[in-house]
Amino acid sequence: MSYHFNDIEANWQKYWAENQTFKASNTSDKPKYYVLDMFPYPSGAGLHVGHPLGYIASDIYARYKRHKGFNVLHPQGYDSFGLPAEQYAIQTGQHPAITTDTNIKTYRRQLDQIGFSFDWSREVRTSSPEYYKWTQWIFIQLFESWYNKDNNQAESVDTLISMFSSEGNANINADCDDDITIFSSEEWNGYPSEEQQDILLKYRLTYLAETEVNWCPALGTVLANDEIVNGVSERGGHSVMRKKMTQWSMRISAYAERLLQGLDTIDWTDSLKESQRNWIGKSVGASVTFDVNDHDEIIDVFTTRPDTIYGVSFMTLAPEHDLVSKITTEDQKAEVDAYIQATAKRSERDRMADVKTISGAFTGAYAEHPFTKQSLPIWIGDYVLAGYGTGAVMSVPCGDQRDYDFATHFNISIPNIFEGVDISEEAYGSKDNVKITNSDFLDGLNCKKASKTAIYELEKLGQGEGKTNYRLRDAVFSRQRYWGEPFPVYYVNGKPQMIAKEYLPIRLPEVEKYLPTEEGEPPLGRADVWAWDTNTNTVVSNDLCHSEQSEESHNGVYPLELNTMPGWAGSSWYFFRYMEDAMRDEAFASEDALNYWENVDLYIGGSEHATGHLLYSRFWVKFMKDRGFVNVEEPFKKLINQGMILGTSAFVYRVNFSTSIFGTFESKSEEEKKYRNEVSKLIPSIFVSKNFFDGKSLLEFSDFMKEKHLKTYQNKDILEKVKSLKEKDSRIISINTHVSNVTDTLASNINKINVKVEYVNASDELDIKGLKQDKEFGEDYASAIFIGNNGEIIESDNDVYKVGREVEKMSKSKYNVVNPDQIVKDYGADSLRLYEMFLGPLEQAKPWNTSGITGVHGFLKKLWKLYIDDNGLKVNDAEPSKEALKTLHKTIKKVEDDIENFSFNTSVSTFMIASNELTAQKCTSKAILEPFLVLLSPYAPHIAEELWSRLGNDPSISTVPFPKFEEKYLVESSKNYPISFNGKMRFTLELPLDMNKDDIEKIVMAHEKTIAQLDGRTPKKVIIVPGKIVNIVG
RNA sequence: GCUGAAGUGGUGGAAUUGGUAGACACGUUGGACUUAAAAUCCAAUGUCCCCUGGGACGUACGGGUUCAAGUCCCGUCUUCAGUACCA
Repeated sequence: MSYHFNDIEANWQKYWAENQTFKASNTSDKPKYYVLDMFPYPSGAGLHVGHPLGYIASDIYARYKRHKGFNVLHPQGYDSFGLPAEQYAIQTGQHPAITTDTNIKTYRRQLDQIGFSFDWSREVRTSSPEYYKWTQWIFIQLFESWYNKDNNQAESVDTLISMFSSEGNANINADCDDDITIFSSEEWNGYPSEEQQDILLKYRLTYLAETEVNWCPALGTVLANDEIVNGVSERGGHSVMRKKMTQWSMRISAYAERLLQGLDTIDWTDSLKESQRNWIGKSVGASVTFDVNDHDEIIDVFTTRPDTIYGVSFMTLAPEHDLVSKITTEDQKAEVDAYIQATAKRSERDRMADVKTISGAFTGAYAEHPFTKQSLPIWIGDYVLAGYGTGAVMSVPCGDQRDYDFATHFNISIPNIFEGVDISEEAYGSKDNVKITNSDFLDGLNCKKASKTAIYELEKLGQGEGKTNYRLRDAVFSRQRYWGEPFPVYYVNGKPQMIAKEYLPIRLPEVEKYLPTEEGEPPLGRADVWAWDTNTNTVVSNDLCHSEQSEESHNGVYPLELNTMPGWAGSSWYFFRYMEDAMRDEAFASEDALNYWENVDLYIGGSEHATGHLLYSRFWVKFMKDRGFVNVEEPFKKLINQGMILGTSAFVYRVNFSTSIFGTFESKSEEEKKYRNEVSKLIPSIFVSKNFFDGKSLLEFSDFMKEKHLKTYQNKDILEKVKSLKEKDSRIISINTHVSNVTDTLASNINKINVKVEYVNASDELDIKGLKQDKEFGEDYASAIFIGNNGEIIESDNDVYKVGREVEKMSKSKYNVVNPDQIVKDYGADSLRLYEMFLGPLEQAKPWNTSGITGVHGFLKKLWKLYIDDNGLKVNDAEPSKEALKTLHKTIKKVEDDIENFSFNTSVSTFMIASNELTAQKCTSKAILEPFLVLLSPYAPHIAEELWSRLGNDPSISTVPFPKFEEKYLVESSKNYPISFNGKMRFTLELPLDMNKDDIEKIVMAHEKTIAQLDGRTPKKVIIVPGKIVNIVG
């Protein structure tokens, strides 16, 4: 009887499903444990071997906890709203719901065949109306809340309204928009309803406001800060620009301090906490007010260095700052306008790529120094960001390098206020070991004291105060997309109104196309039935609603919101929905369920969500706690990031190196050849026709390369590496020092440019996509690629390329994806599970190498043979041997420790060692082999269940108690002592463990090998650590 | 630049408090079985040197502490990830 894993695995998966083995109960005497995976977005490509890594780890932990007597909740679901399904819908006209459904079926099939112990009865899908009803409900709650800074929590807007009408807003300490004016209760009560609504909007935790947003024209939507990576959209890599738009926002900034403090209470990795701390970006300093000369205006700035107030020699405003137009003088107007226009044209990416160029313009206006009353010129410069602080800075060139560079460039004075510090070369940014000078009342103080004193004096003048600033911005919550949660919002005279809870969910309407309308409205603008009838409280046809109708003739029918919610809306609270039946309609989860499960004990997922999902969920949970909807302050107690499984991509290097951007080398010294060779490796090539390249910017070119799945390295990698080479040898490349230079060089001097080509079909590594294998040079070589005048890819047999391998992120676009289906078919789910764990530490990124799976598969086959051979079951009731008991108990201890420490890779090798030992011992004892199956079952549940039942036990093994470790079986009577000389181990000696130091020394010193080692010398010292080591120093 | 993590054989990776570096696998080589292959089993496998048995060197590099350092301390380099005109 051999190991037929396919049949065994299918049988047990069927058994688990039919018997609902892993269904969690909300009532139990056992302690609870909640293990959660970050739920997947069901993409069309299905799972690759990287996806299940975290699921396998959490599954092992969940199964282990069941063996340990916990009531385990281990659910799974789908984050099923999102861009890819919508993009696919735009291209094919297929409804995203259908695509999503198909993809979910694929995911489910793939997940099921790996044997996870998920409780599928609690499955959630963020795109199902039963689910997003509650996402909408939470949105309404946010709208109905404001943040009270006095008691540091969110409260109902009703309390705000009653305070307004009884005492006005003068004493209210709220987190709200900056431009709130003070009003009395009489004034409030006298305001028309619409004005009251406008005021309340400035206090609500989700609010509609015109803000500067990241607009992505290619995607046709706005993006949140965390959806932008390196100045381009995270999805698709499209360019992003700043634009003012009226959008829904979430007042997450109100929670900045609590989000920061909360990090100390949770068990997450330091790096992840650090990312969140950076993202929140707390800085302590002061706000200072400067009067503008000859104007009524003031400039507010934020500074972390109030101690340097006497070092201020000018002011700088962001080009977008409101004041700029008001204070610019006639003479300077032309220059300032030109500068503003120039900066507005630059994309975020350009601005980021080029931080070294100093630019700015003088407004002609002056501000007054609060203490010296000196006139300070007011400049604008794009190194000051409109989005941070107040969009204005007090420039202290002696203390800040950016101010220093700006002052040097525009010839502004650089007063020095640091005692004994030389600032002729650069600014002195440090706060340490320096005293302030030339600063009147601050003279002689250190920076810390000077800061406090300066703030005190500013407060006396009424021109400043201590202030804490956060980098964390309010999160834009509107998306101009179809496939997301609709807002439960309609508009009366342009003022947003919430739809009452009992009419939720507001279902996503049907549209005939998933694109924006011709008028530029979001896709929901195409829906025919998308207006709110306040008489019937239903969604009705748009025909009944005419926005141009007067207030009297609207008939109670109003337009509905056209935006949808962003991807993170649904994922910010889904962990609560799992707490009971996901179809429940009376509440998002019952109070009992919330009280019982509390929050997630163990959360496993990728670190790419550090500043998105993981921050937003924490924000929503804190809000829900404030309003009494849940009773926990943090969603995830412990969090582990699984590392990425990397794929191996193949690419080609150019071998013969004829024409190059480096010009021709006349002499061919070995030295030069070496460098050329090195350079050619750095910049392996494909050839691009000059005609094709002409007129294209580097950016456009790189977009083209991306489209063709070719990777360019010009910008950063190549240039930096080339630069380092240049430093080694000046003959190399006097051409390439700046990006612009390369562009020029490429465009004018040559008709070939060198870039790296990669991506071939990794499923058949040697069948290089688009390339022919070169016969002469063997299979590791391939012919060249040309890119023709029209961007077509042409093969050539003139040049020869070496095929290389590089390990990188697994992705469909890189042709390096390994599908788990094939692995499961060939080796079985248990092999896949063991192998993914065996690859290395969970948190670490590691390359996938399919050939290694034979190792764990071989282990399972050997294990099978330990229990069953051609004659059937080998296991009997024989007394276990001492060695077998030792093997078992040392394995129990190691596996238990490993699981508790999430060190799954080392337990797999422990199983192998145990299995090898038991085989060598010819162990057939049930007393050993039966508990061994329980140890293995979290890792390889199918084979464990099968052998468990073949041993005559009732299924399922999944709730059998974990074997108890007993120290007594490991007690040894002797120790194989390593005998070292000067710390180097020379030989070993078996000695009884209870032997004392003196006896050990006598025996060791008398040993012939010791005498040989010492060669007549007398040792200076003999170190003996009983039970550990003997070291002879001589 | 800043923050975080990490550098160990041909490869993935082990090594509990400082105590026998390289567990467990992959790969490679040799052998057994076989007409042959697959599968399976056995042996060897850090590098170098005399090759019976040993010896020297070895955990990115340079120092230090210690009887003893992959592990602790100081400095340097490299890689990966995140982040960045954040005032």
